[in-house]
Amino acid sequence: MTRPKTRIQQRNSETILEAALEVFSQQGFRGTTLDQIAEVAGLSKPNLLYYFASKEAIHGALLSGLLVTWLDPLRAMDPEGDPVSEVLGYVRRKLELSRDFPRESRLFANEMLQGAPRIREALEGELRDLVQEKSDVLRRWMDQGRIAPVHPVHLIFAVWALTQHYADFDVQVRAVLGADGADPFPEADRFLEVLFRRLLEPG
Amino acid sequence: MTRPKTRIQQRNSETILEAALEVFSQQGFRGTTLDQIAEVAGLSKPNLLYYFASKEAIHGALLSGLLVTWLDPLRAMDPEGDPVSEVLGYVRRKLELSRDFPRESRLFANEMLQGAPRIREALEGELRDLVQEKSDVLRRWMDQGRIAPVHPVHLIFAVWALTQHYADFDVQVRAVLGADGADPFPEADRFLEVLFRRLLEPG
DNA sequence: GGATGGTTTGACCGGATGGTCAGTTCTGGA
DNA sequence: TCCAGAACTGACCATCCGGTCAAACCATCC
Repeated sequence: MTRPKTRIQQRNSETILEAALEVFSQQGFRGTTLDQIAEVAGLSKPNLLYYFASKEAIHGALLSGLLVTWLDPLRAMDPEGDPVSEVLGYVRRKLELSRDFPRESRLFANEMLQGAPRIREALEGELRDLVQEKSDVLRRWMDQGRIAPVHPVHLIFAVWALTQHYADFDVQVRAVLGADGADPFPEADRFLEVLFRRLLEPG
Repeated sequence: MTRPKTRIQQRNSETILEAALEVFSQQGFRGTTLDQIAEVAGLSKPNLLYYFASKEAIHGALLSGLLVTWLDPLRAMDPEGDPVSEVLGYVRRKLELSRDFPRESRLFANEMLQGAPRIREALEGELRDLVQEKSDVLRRWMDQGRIAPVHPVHLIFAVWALTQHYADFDVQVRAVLGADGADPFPEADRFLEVLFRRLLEPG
């Protein structure tokens, strides 16, 4: 966990993490081999282990910090802002994460499918707390009649599910849309805005 | 792919598939070992391979047929029925699948995360065709003003995303809801009904 | 140029893994 | 009861895997 000192360490650590993200996000922890990572990184296996103590350490380095990045858009939802705009902004930012960091999303999904053995604590602590805090904000907005009433926690689940789907199930999305619609994200953005507007706009 | 003949074959094949589903759905294909499956099944590893030619064959047996089961609720959406009820019925049936067959959902999710190497053809054929057919139905309903206009394919994606989330991200859902809310599904059911009603009910 | 310390690697190890096989045990029908 | 075929198993094999290590390489500063 010590910071990289030299330029070479900096560069190679990044190369390794980049390669590891590629493989872990597709094959999961157990399905990934150090040889695969080494090949993608263009480094030898012993060299990988010169920079990271173990396979577990590489995986851990990727996971730690991911949750923070992942929750930033939710954290940015402003209790003082306009309710509908705030939620729509959250949805848009989350969708941008799916578009720009699909591998990170899949890494996270893999961890979930395995029962989150390595981040369960964070889920029950950090994540739970933030969701509670923000769902209180949502509830207040509902009580004030500024957005339509709905279960606030499940509303947040809906944002997660709808946005992450475009990263995690990318193959399926593209297979269904066919070759014609190259990039699903612009349309997804429009669709999600309509969905959450109709769900939340009062009256 | 031959049908089991004797009672013992029937029973043991089922035991193996049941055990394999348990492990594959959590660890993915590469992350799963025959020894793990054998232990869960209570059978010896060579005995597994007496019933299935290979690890690949077990996995294949699970996947084939899964897509069919998975699409049944969509197939059942009746073009002659009441539009809103039909979509809501689809959502409810899909959510029931997530509740009753979460491991199948996770097996499918694992395959998606890996880029669907084993079912890509089915996605681009069978699945794509069905979605096209049903989105035509949805479009017709929208043209007739019987449901509010929205991109029909992304509407179907939304159903998938919102329902599968409760199976695939079960750990997260339960971690956030905490020990108090034992079963998330009743509330999820209510939430999704509200969501799709507001999204689709015209005027 | 030589010394120093960071960087890289081929060779190797012990254990896991998918799969095989010869042989044993069990089962059901005549 | 006996037997043919089904069901099962211990022992084994080749390969893969995470990780180690001694030695080699290389960049930098004196």
